[in-house]
Amino acid sequence: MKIGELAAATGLTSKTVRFYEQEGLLPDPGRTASGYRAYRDGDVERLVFIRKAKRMGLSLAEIRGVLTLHDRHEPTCVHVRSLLDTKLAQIDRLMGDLEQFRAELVGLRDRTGSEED
Amino acid sequence: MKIGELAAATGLTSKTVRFYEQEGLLPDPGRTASGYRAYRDGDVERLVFIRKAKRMGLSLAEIRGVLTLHDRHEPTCVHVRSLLDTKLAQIDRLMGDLEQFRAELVGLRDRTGSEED
DNA sequence: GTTGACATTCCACCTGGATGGAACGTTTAT
DNA sequence: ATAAACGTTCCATCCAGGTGGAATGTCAAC
Repeated sequence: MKIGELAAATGLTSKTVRFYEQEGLLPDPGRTASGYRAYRDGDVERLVFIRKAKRMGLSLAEIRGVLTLHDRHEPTCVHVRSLLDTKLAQIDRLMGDLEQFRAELVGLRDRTGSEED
Repeated sequence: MKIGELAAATGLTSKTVRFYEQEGLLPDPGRTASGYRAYRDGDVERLVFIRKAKRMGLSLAEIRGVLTLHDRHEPTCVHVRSLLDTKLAQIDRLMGDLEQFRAELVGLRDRTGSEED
C-alpha cells in the first residue's frame, strides 16, 4: 500500500501522513525498491485511531504517548496505567461538562425559538 | 473591576483578556478616567462561558458566533437556530464518540493491568 | 518512449491561539 | 516623592498542526 492509498483509506492527505511519521506517531513503514513508503493494513487502523483520538481532544503528543504504550507490549505498568487513568478522568470530566454545556445551548436555542422569524 | 482582577476571577491572564476583546469576544468594556479598562460582573460570567466553550472544543470564531447571537436579543432565528442545532448535533456526536473511545482506553489499561509490574 | 499521476526530500509558509517584551502612564503604600 | 505593582499600546515571537511548492524520481498506460 502506497502513501496515497493509505491517505485515501483514512481520509487524510499524504502530507499529513508523512507529518505524523515525522512526529513519531507512525513506525518506519519500510520502503519499496524504488524508495516509496510501503504500508500494511494495520497502518490504516492506526491512523483511524489517531483521527479518533484527535477528535477526542488529545494532542499529537498525548496520542504518541498512548501509541507508544500500545506498541511496547511489555507492561510499563505503573507509569502507563496512570497515563491512561488520567486520560480517562479527563474524558469523564469532559463528558459531564459537555452535558452541562449542551443544556446551556439548548436554553439559548429555545429562547430564540420562542419568537418567530 | 480592572483587567487584572477580571483575569484572576476567571483564571485567565490580562493578555488573554485583551486578546479576546481584540478578537471580538468581549464588548468594549469602557474606560476609567485614566484609560484603564473597566469591567462589570457580567464580564466574569462571559469569560467563564468562553472558557467552558473552548473546553468543549469550540473555536474562538464559533464562540464569537454564539455570543453575538446571545448579545442581539432580537431573534435572527433561522440562521441562529441552525447554528445552535449544528453545534448541538456535533456535541451529541462527540459524546457518543467519547464513550466509545473511553472503552478503547479502558481496554488498553486493562490489558496492561493484567501483568504485574 | 513519452505523458500524467503519483512518489521523494526539503524548506517555507499559514492559521489559531495566545505570549513576551519594550516603552510608557497610573495608583497605592509607605 | 518614590517604588512596586498594575495598567496602556504595539510589535514580535511562539507553539501546534499542518499545507504549499520546488526540484526530482518512478510507474502505468498508451
